[in-house]
Amino acid sequence: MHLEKQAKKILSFPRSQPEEVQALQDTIYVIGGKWRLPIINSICNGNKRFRDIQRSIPGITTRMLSRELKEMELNKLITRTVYADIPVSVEYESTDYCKTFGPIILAMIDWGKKHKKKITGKG
Amino acid sequence: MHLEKQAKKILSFPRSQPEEVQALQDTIYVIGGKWRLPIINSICNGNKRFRDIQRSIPGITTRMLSRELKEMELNKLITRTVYADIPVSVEYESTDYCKTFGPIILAMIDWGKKHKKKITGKG
DNA sequence: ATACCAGGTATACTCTGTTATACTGGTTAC
DNA sequence: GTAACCAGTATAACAGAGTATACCTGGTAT
Repeated sequence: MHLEKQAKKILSFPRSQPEEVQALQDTIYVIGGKWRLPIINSICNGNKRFRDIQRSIPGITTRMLSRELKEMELNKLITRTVYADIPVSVEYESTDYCKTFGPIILAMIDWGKKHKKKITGKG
Repeated sequence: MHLEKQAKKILSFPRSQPEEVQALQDTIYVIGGKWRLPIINSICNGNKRFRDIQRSIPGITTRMLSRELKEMELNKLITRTVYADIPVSVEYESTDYCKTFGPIILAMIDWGKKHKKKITGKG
């Protein structure tokens, strides 16, 4: 299998079996939108509080964050815990499932860093 | 409480420096949308002709494909070559720049395959 | 008293990505 | 002559992601 892959490396990455296209489209669907991945990244990096998460993501509004968090909780990507402290505090935490996005996020951060000039210096 | 939180900073993937958030958001911006990545994947896998690319991506319309291809050509992600053959033929090819998306696409295909059940069997 | 923090909700609007459908112009096949 | 393939363009319309702005409850600080 791996040998086969190496051998067929005429192209820079693997052939597009319908199954792989489907997998790709599925993934795009679940991480769809502008905010999902930045939010996952933020929470996986230790931000637990609503305002902390918001502050860590430039440009996001409370409305969008609120909406995304709700849907992510429904989809078991995060947990939401309310602590009946003196002033009630709320904490969001990533589930193991959520952490499976790690490789994708890392690949994207890596790409973004490497291609900073091309983006900023566009005209 | 606060001390515990600080201590728990041994997390599953790296700390979210503002720089990394920015990189992530940049990447999301350039690959934004439903079709960009599937198209890149298709072309990088050897599809060159308009109809071949279209057939390889379930659900895409000629309009969307046409639009995306134009913008991708502008952004130097692909090249478009017209051959003055008997019936004129057009070939799209990926640039080296385009191929830098490989790791992201691969990570996403991988994720999609692994989480097929969760998506399809969702309720 | 008032101004600010946390954790949001409510309303309204915009924008554009996406869909649907039809059509063009040229070529080859039956 | 008509049907099908290539490589698209044209037009219209929609859905919902995203934005903007204001507001609410409750606590805390000065």
